Amino acid sequence: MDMPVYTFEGREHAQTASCLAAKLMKLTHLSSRHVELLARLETNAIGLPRGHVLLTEGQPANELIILKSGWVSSGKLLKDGGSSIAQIHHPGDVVGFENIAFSTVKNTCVAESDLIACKIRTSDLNEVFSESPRLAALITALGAIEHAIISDRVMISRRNDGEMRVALFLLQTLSRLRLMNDTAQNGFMCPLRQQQIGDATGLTSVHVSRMLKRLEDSGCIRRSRQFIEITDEEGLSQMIDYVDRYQDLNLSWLPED
Amino acid sequence: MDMPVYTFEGREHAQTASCLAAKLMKLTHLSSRHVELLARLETNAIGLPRGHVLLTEGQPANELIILKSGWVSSGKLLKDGGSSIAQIHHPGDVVGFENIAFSTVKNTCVAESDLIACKIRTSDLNEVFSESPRLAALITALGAIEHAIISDRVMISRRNDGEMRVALFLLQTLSRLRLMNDTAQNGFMCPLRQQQIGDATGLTSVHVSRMLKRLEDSGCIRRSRQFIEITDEEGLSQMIDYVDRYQDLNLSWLPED
DNA sequence: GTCACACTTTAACCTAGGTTATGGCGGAAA
DNA sequence: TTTCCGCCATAACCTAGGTTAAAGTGTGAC
Repeated sequence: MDMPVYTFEGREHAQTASCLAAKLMKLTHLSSRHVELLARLETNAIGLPRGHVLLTEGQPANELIILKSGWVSSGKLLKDGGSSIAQIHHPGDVVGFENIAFSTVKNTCVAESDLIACKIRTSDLNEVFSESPRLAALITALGAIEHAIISDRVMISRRNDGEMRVALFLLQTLSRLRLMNDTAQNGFMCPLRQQQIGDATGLTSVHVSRMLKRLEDSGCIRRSRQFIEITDEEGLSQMIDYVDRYQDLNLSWLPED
Repeated sequence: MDMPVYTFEGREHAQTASCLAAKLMKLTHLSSRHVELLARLETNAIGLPRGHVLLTEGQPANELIILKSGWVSSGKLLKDGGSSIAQIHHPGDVVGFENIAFSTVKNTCVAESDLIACKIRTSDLNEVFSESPRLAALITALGAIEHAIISDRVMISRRNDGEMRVALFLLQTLSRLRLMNDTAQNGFMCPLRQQQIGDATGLTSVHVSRMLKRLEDSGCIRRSRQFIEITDEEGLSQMIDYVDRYQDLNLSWLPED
């Protein structure tokens, strides 16, 4: 059977039956039984347009979304009309995973580009946990990676200035996209507006514009249309002491099954 | 066999054999087999003085620490000599849990008070995951709760001012302490200096001092020595739209075993 | 082509919070 | 009791980044 091929922003990539399995297999070895367990989760992929709201804060939390292509923001709408983004999701991510412990959705999740996704019910995870300690531990580890990434962001947003926050945003995005698309990339199509980058970094769109220009003038990045190329990754990384969390994994303790 | 009794800051509380089990049992039902599985993790409790470094960033990550009493900060030492705290741990927390996916420690963890803790090896978790899908899922859910809490903090640090950040810090701390100590409290002994509160909120100690005074002047809190009493929890909560994450849990999907 | 609209850039101005510094206070040690 | 030292309070000053607004730019519809 041929693998289906989806298109996103002009970039094509074949999908395995399970996009989540594909991601987890970048982290460690999985048996075909594992892959099959995960594949059961991903049926009924649907396409959704940019702007579509996948999860709304306060709604009953009984579903997760496995993102197959496109970008999703997860955050809050503020009373003043603005919004704040806690996290950006990329292909292979489980959108809404942070809700598994709760009865209502914690963050409103919005499609920031056209995308393809699969909805699953939280209770479907039950089966995965019951049947495979290895997958259970791996999913927990994935949560730990997310935790480390968000924790890096918390700390950079402190004593560091806007230029550094934007730099971290760019480097973290690059790391995450590389995980699933290992053709050596030094840039990416960014469907986000500067407003959204601001929501995700805690800056105004005006200041994001200033900072991107500064990074461009100093030769760290180059921009054309929506494509952002990181031209001095080394320099950017040193500026903020960046560590790619995906490059220092150790999952050797995971149980076999 | 009598339960051991530990003292912290003049407040005594009996511990079950496993402090982690005690915490998890606040969230959902556990069988005696579950409790026993967890209790195996917690042997050899040791006491450590304020200032002791439990985990150092960059070291090999092969151990976790179950905190039985006291407070621990988890964060980074900055080049300029300052530091930034990602998270404060309280009794029942698993310090260093975010490292389970990594080969080296991500955050330096420091005792912010005298404390009692148990060190365990990451690989000991292996057994828990293998033997109980329910505990595996529950530990994952615990990670999700932590994720939601840190994510709240990310977002409050954005468009919100210092007063609100300090308010969130106080309310989150109160919620966490209440979970393990359900005698109705409206305050707590805070072993942290204003410097540390600043490191944890992204403010300077000077500004923390200003904000605490402002909160006190407006009747939201009262202070005497290290004790902080939240006198207008309702008002504070409304100010920042605070939601106690521990009050909206739904773990009904957890597998039985 | 040209119109419209949504996004970005740039500039002028202002305020929250950082910086530095100095004085006060309270607990531990001698 | 006094001394010391770590912590807290308060004030004066300054800059990063927010706000507002107005002028570019690019793209898609007609």
